[in-house]
Amino acid sequence: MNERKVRVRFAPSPTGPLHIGGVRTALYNYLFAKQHGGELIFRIEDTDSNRFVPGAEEYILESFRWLGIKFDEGVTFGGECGPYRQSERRAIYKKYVQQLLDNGKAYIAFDTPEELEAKRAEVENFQYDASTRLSMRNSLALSASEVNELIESGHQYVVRFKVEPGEKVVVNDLIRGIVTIDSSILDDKVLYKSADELPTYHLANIVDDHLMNISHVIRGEEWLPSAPLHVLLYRAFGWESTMPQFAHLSLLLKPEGNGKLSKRDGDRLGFPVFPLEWHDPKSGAVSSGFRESDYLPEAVINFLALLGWNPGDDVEMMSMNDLINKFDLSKCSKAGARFDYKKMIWFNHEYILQKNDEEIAAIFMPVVQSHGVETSMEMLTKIVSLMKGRVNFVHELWEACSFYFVAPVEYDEKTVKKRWKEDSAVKMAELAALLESLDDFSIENQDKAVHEWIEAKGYGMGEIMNAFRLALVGEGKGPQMFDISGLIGKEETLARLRRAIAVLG
RNA sequence: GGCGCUUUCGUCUAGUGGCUAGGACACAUGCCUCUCACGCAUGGAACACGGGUUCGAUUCCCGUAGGCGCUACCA
Repeated sequence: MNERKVRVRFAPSPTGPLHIGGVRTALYNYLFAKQHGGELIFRIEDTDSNRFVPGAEEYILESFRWLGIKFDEGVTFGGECGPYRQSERRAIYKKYVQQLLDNGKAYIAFDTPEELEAKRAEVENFQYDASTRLSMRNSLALSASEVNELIESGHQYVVRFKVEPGEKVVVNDLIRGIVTIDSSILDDKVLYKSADELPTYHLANIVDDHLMNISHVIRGEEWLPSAPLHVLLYRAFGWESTMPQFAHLSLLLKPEGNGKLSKRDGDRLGFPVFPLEWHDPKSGAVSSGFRESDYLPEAVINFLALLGWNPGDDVEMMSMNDLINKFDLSKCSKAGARFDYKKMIWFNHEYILQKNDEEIAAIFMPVVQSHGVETSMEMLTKIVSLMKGRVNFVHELWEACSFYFVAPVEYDEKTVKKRWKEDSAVKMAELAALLESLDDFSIENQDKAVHEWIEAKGYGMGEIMNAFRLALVGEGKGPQMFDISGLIGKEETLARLRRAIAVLG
């Protein structure tokens, strides 16, 4: 059993954008597969034709491409166990449903959704199970000829799993240990619908995981209550000896308040809950994505990996390879984790710091261009090296350093009041004359010359530099002064100095 | 309601039958300094509660409470 080749799957429904919790589930599957030299399969669970959303599948695939989670097999990746889209596997499910029917493990039921609804309204806590099934319209309660008649006259039906009551069903979960439930609380789940000739999740899931040789099912905690049902299904098919091992992950919770993380939390608190921006084809509504919000994929991965799992040491910055090496299902936490978006922002900051200046400059270049500024990569890289530590997102770099490209039009009132004294104009004129006289405008030389001048004149360092800063930047921010003047050059520096003298007097 | 899962600083978490209960984010203060940041340093901050078991429980057991999930011809 332990010798089994690791094969895991991520199997979303194409019903909309991929939720960030789903991303984490996929990530854990990926880490687990890679660590064990196994395979990750991408399956599409589109058995509910009503909920199908065009574009969702492509969106999901694009999300993983951006995040660097790679699949070995599945929809668009190929493989031996295809097709990997459940809507294309009708014939397969049909065959296995028939097997269950033939073995008496399942039965046909004709109760319409309306009838069931009426029943639920009538009987409190009605459940379709061993205690009620004989009073319903199904192949257990009706005669064989009645059943045939109904089918032949075109009545739609479903196939239900016949759950035997009074049995203790045990699930050995890799994260939670032994979980036991009494089969009496399970209802006779619908496995198959004649209307669209498609199975429901439960049947398709078991058949596919079996046929695709899945060794471990790593999924969200919302599936834990139906895990015993799945065990029973494996048993009914006679597949218990190759049944995958289960691991149910805790859920992602709202940053504050009660409940699990939702799209609304993101809107309210200002962070995305989807990997990529999503344009809803029906409503036209746009939901923000991590990619478009300027998060680095490495930061998203690192943050998500640590939300519900911890290697047990104090190291927090981990690359995908580090994660693959360290990941351990048994160290996954059992309780839900609140989505701490402030920490994710910190991760983004750290990854900006970690990446080299050229990489950040390349990401920043389009932002600069969008402001109508043309500059060289060389110049931008220098600026980035001075400024990148100050921001959490690359786009914030523009706000932090636009003065390198655009001369101040106005001078910040408060800064003027504080930094521009009566004699500032005179001193700045002296400074301008000094700088103009320099043949060598290098940062080092300016620094040397200006310091000597300040000392010789007995001026204060602060009064000169702050006024100088106001002239070049327009407000009181930015790196060391000569890192500004040196980069914008002599001509521009003098022009800004003279304009400030003229305007501020 | 029923069933299941779960509970360490505000948040993510480490950890142990005896520890000053560790780290990170956030927060506060200080340092650095030509400004604003970054950075660095320091600080406050937790074992849900009640019973057991034990010489001793945050750790093991039981219960209570809170939280989360499921309870569809959705996944």
